[in-house]
Amino acid sequence: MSEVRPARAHRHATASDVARLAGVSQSAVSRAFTPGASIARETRARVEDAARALGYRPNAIARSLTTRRSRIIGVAAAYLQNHFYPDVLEALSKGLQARGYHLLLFTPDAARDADPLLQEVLAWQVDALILASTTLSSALAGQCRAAGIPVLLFNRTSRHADVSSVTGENLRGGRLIAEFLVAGGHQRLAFIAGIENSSTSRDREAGFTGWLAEHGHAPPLRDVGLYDFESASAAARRLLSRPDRPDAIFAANDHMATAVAEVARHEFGLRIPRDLSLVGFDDTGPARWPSFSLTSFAQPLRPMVDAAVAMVCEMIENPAAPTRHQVIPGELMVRGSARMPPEGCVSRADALVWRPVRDQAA
Amino acid sequence: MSEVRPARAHRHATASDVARLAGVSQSAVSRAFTPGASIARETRARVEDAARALGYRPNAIARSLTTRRSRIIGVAAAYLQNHFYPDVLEALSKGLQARGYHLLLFTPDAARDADPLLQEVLAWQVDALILASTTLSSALAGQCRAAGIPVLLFNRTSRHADVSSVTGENLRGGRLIAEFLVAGGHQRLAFIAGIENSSTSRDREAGFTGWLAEHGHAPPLRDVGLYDFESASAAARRLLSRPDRPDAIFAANDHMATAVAEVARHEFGLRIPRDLSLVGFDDTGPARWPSFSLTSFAQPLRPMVDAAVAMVCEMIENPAAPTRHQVIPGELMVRGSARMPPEGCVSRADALVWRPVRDQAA
DNA sequence: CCGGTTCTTGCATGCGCATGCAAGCCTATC
DNA sequence: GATAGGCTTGCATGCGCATGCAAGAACCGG
Repeated sequence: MSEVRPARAHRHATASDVARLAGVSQSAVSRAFTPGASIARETRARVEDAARALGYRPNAIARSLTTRRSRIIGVAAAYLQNHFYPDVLEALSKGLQARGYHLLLFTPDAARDADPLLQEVLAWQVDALILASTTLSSALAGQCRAAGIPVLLFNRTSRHADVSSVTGENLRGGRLIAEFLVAGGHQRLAFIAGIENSSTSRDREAGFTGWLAEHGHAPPLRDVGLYDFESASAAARRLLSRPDRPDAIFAANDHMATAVAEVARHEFGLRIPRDLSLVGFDDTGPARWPSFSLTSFAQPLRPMVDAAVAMVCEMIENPAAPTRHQVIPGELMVRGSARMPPEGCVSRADALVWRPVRDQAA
Repeated sequence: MSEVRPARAHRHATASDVARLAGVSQSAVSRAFTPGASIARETRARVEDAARALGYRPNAIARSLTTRRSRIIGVAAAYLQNHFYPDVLEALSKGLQARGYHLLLFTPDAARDADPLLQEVLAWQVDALILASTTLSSALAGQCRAAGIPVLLFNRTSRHADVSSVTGENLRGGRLIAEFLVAGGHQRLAFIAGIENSSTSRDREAGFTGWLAEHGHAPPLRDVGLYDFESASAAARRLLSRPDRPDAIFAANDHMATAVAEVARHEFGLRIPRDLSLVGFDDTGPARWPSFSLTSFAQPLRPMVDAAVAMVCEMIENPAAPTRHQVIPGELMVRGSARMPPEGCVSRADALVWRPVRDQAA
């Protein structure tokens, strides 16, 4: 009477199984599945037949162990409520999938420290790490460097360590928005920051306030929205309740800008842009819908992601390469949420963009 | 003269390195990092010191090779433009991270077949597969079953193979919306479908038209929005251009419903709900914002994700368990986008829900 | 027909870790 | 003080695959 074995231990066929069936060595099987390996056409065919018969598929884990390349890239993405990041994630995933990489996703808590999570990811011998919405502690950056793991910051930079990055034109965008709003005749500007220690928010603010200061304008009002819808709504409420209510708000991203629009319209009965001009940053998602029609400095998704994919692949090829900070140029997309300056609007493709008059020649 | 080695091959410390430094065997190191293993307190401390000194971290790939458990779960998610899915992804990720699993993300092209991608994921010996917005070909379902890999469909069911699933109350939701709209006195109903062969859209439509038919009402108009913003906009344009323009539209999800709202308001100058009632499905994202204030049948994210996490873990523990189809109850969240019936609204927590009058007693 | 190439192939080994097994040690018990 | 039992530990092995090496096969030109 034969013992009953649970069917669950249905072991996957291995290269040796295939080799036995095909009457070749295990090495031959390995070579049959390694592009560019030296193997006779006929042998490969025999192996492929046997593999098909057994439903064999090379075990990626075992392969990674010997090749020391996992073809896995760790990706951290938080703030998925902000439409920008799902779009980034999808584009990144597709771009890297096309190059044979897979993404190990992890979602750090905005509040908590991302380090422990990142540690786990490092245990996976990832070929690289992309941080799409988290800053890297300098400790971790050091570990990655020591371990030779390329790290790319997406839409962030780090002042702690010199880590490569891809960003939009945060500084220039901030400056341009200041100039745009002033040119539109606004008197009382306000800025709603994202998370204080994020380089993105800092740079956008620095550009904004920097331009204003350089041109003799009063510093803008300021509140903090933490990149979060509810917090940004609260910030908007505070700003709009002031006796010296601002006539223009620049929110550090579109996600917060839509929150401001909702509060301004539905809680304060303001009309946009008649009573309040609103400018965002990212040019993505609902902000483009007619209901919001948000004027926003674009971070062009495709070029940014393409650059990120290229950089990551390059860093994997050549880990010794120096760090690079790539800045992807964007433009101020003019829509209906902010009063338009008398001049400077240029139509471009199917959109309207704004440039300072002095640059029109270009 | 010693040969110069490129520093890049900075090999990670291995368990043997740690063992040597700590003066123990490699097994001891392994046990020190295996919870529950038999190891003396003092030995563990020595190992931990040595590990710290060398920056050692167990290699997850090697570990998976021997344990035959990768603690990786493959997740397919497409349609990330639909706010529901990023939210799902984030919640799933957090829930599974908390249980020690990591997500290998892949984003099938909506258009193309997901099979080749899924094949790659299988090569990773994933412990399970969650399909959040893709249907599984029956071929692949068979392969997974043969390989003993649990599969869970999230917000989908499959008619081909019996694969476990977690869904909302698509059928009941569709019925309830029909009843709600009829109770609200609407005369010409319309339905905008998602992707035709998605169970989600089919079930919602079946509930909707089923209730109407059972109660002697004319079948609704119908168009297809493919779960896509642009396509849904086009569908809305076609429906709203008809001489017998519908006075109520049920869009198969909120993402499409917002598209309808945009078109109705900004292209047709209609007011919602005075000229047109609009109902969606999901109760998520921008649909909740005041600008849309969408009446929508809720798919409660948290319970759905919790159920999915629990089911996946259970399936991993016990692969022989029978397939289950878990349906998470939801409610019709009443907001401002649809004319309200004279009775049936019940306030519940901080929201308004609708139930047929006959159920009020419950 | 032979030496030399170019291709293929199998052998052996190792990637880094987990684990069954048996040996060693320590404590408790009588 | 002897024995049984429980804890720890190291040894040896294997997970599934890739790859350097050398042997063998096929082929070429002279």
